[in-house]
Amino acid sequence: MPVRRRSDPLKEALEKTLTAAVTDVLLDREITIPNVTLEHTRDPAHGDFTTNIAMRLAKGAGMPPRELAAAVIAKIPPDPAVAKIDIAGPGFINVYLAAGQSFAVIGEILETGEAFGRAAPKESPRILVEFVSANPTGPMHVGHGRGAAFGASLAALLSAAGYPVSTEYYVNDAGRQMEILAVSVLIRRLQQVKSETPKALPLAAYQGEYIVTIAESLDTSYDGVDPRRLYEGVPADTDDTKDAHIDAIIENAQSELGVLGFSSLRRYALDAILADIRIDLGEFGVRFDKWFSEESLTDDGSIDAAIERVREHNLLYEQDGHTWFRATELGDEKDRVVVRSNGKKTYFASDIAYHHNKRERGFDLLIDVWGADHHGYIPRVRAGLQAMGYAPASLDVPLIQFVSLWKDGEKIAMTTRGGQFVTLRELRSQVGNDAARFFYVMRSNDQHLDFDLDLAVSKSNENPVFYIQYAHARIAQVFEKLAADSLTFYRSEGLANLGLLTEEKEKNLASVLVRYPETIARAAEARAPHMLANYLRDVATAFHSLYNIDPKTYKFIDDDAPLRNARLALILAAQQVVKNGLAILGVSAPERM
RNA sequence: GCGCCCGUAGCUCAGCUGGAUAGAGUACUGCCCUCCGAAGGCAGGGGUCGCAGGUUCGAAUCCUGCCGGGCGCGCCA
Repeated sequence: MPVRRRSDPLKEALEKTLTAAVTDVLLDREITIPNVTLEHTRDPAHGDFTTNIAMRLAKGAGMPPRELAAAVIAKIPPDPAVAKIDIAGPGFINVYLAAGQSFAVIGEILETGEAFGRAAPKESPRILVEFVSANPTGPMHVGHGRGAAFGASLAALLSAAGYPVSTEYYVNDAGRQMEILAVSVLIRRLQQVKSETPKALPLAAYQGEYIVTIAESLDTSYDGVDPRRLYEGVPADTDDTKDAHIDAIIENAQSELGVLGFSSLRRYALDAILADIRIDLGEFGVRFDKWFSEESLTDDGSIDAAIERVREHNLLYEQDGHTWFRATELGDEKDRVVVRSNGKKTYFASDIAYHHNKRERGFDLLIDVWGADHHGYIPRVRAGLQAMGYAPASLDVPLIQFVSLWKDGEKIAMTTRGGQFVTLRELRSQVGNDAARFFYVMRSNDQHLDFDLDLAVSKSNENPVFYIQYAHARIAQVFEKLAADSLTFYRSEGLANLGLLTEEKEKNLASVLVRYPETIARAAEARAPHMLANYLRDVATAFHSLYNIDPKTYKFIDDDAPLRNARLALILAAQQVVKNGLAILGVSAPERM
């Protein structure tokens, strides 16, 4: 069991000291004094830690910020770990640590290893991240890929931040789309075995090649269907009547195959597509704790139970034969139908039941990762949760904006029309899993993503995945060279001599590494894996820059053993951080490239 | 019409929830291999942070109103 990272004891001690000093200065003022929190500076010229407390309290204290800061600093007892504390700019209090102190993080990284950056486990909130949840009517495409990469990275990030987290894929295996899928497969099958079958597929049917493949794998039990019976009394297939057209075919298919026969065909097609999705996502490094069937909600009475629960809260009414949910009472723009006059429940009814079910399973915070085109759906689902007595804040919905693929400086047209779209599988085979995972999350989720295929496969610093992985590999190569020179790295000697690290670029690298735990925490809170991606680039930059100091004056494998081990400790720590961060993003950390 | 997201360097984007001189990559210009990998590094030029008001010690960040772009507004799933 790896040692868990303890919080930074030096920083905490300094915060306590500062809080005491501020309290001391402002004792007679009638203002509440918050606990002082220190931040790592962005610019090393501003020292190691900084706080804006003097500016925030200046007004209440009736003192100019710089004067207040000076009074606070005067109250701080000397500390051997602190070189100096001064006032800068409009009133920042900057803390400069004593030489060597900023390298203390190296020992911690090497001791905790893979656990470095991981927060102590929290009990709550228990989080369920639901993502992808693409309709099982065809293969995953590049848009789904972004949701998959984002959701998987977010779940890993939340877990690293200490939260108990589960992942789930909601399988929309109920409703008319499954019936359309079934007849699409049936028609393809009949085309394969019966020449009199019409060659044109219904407009509303699924058109992709994968349907043909599934049809080919079908056993012969559906081959007895007479194509003429299938199309008997069916309205013409035009843009206006395509829905009626396919509905009539579905009805005919059901009477030809019987309820059970049709149902097993439907099941077969669904399973084939789901299996494909699982394999695809599995290869992409995306795994789910649970695949939740929408249909199961109908089967086990969950939908009726959820509707009853809403009814008990007096939020249902009947009108025009439909049963409506009073969503407007809870902030939605219009009321929503949950049960149609024909007795069928809407998709929304399933969703209310599903989210109720999630809460019943003990999850306190539900994170649904959705495509941005579904944003209008958020208020009603949230209203649904409220209607069942849950806080609206228990649902958090990060929206994933669209992806455009670029090649040779041009945007690749993507359309689902006619089943022609770029699949996730094609993308992965072109650029590899690592580049795909990284590129998908390197931009903020609410930013449209331009995915540059040429860049993703290029092996240069233009390519951020490559650049980061290369830093990891380069460090591995240093240690291979060390072994080739018949030398050994002695960690304890390295850690004992961190004071020998005097290069500006060494200090710079350490100051980036020390920010890793807070980067994890912040990125998790902001639901923003891209913050981690950007951070890792910073680590790589700091390392590559150090690496490129003129070897005449600077080498990792120095002849002087204490110095050599100190430097090796530093870069080994950097390698560990890169590895830990990449693992969260689902990207490999190769030893050589 | 209403709602959500976006608008920052020529291009693609960060900007840590209100802080210090707005940063990366790319492109452009010029440098650095007798070397642990130059698949890298260093330096330079390049900005009315869409526009106009407001809030305050302080605004790219918060509020209001405009202007652009994307998406969505079913008894579909």
